[in-house]
Amino acid sequence: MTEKNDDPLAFEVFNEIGIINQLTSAAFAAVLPKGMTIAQFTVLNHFERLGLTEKSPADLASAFQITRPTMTSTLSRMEKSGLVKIKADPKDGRAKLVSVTAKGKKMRSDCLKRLAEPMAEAEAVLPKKNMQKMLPLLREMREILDRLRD
Amino acid sequence: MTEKNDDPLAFEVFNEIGIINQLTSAAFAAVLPKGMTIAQFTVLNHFERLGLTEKSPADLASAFQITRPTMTSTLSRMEKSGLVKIKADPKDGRAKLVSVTAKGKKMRSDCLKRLAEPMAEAEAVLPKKNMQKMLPLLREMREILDRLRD
DNA sequence: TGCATATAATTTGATATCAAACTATATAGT
DNA sequence: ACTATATAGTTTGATATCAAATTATATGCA
Repeated sequence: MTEKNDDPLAFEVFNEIGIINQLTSAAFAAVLPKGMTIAQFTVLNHFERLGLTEKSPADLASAFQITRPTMTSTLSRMEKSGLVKIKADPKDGRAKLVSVTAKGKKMRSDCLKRLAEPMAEAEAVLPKKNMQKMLPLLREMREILDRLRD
Repeated sequence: MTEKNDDPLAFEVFNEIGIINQLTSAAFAAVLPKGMTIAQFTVLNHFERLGLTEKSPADLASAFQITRPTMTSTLSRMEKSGLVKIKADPKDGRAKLVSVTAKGKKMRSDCLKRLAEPMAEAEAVLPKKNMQKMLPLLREMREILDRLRD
């Protein structure tokens, strides 16, 4: 190894996580339909996974730990391409309500199909034992960091 | 839990990794000096950690697993703000050589000082045992994914 | 009622990132 | 030597992301 090893343990962990995130994001983004992005897929998937019908942009931003301006911008593009519908919240004059259109639902399932291949490839090469050991550790870590934000 | 759990194991793992990456990146970015970014700090840190003097943009891009256009753009900003020097490679007419200036070295150590606080906070709340278990698993995973790219 | 504060969404301006296309130089094969 | 291919760097145009500032609506408190 060429690297010095005097870094805090957490730094090394964050560093590995950053690189893995970059590699996987790039691989997944590459198979999405032209114009689609991971951020947009994530929104569509969120609705389906949780069986949601309507949600405010602020709630979505908070669910993904991104800022509201970021969500505004992503939702604008999704609305423009017909993946979601956005209406005013009748109960709160400041708020809006987002819902997924039929086109959005179809897009989500298209994406899932395309993601299956790189996902299977990853599953094939990554030792299952490692994944099983890692998942609970990552979950706990994520929950702790999450609470740190409040 | 409100989520369905029929996702592939690897998908869950990548999802957790993505969220952790977002949370930690945001926290670290927040303490950097005005105008500095994690990407730029990473470049400065790379030179110091490995004791490098000169390196080509392509090598740097490959070290961080980012594309060459991305590195071009980051290095341009760093050159403009005086953190690095960029010269033509005398041995290869296509290539360039990047080196860190005195200002860049000072910036790197400033950043390290500022990063110490959130890092210590993270170390304090994250169970050390978990980190120790996770690090080798993450390293192995990263290496496997890395090889998949070639 | 009215003002102060909080929250929702947006706008602006910045960086990081990518893919695709382009220019220039190097290398290899005939 | 020539041509084909590969590699280094850049440019262009797009999305995601953030912080800071702005606008509009809610809520709380006096």
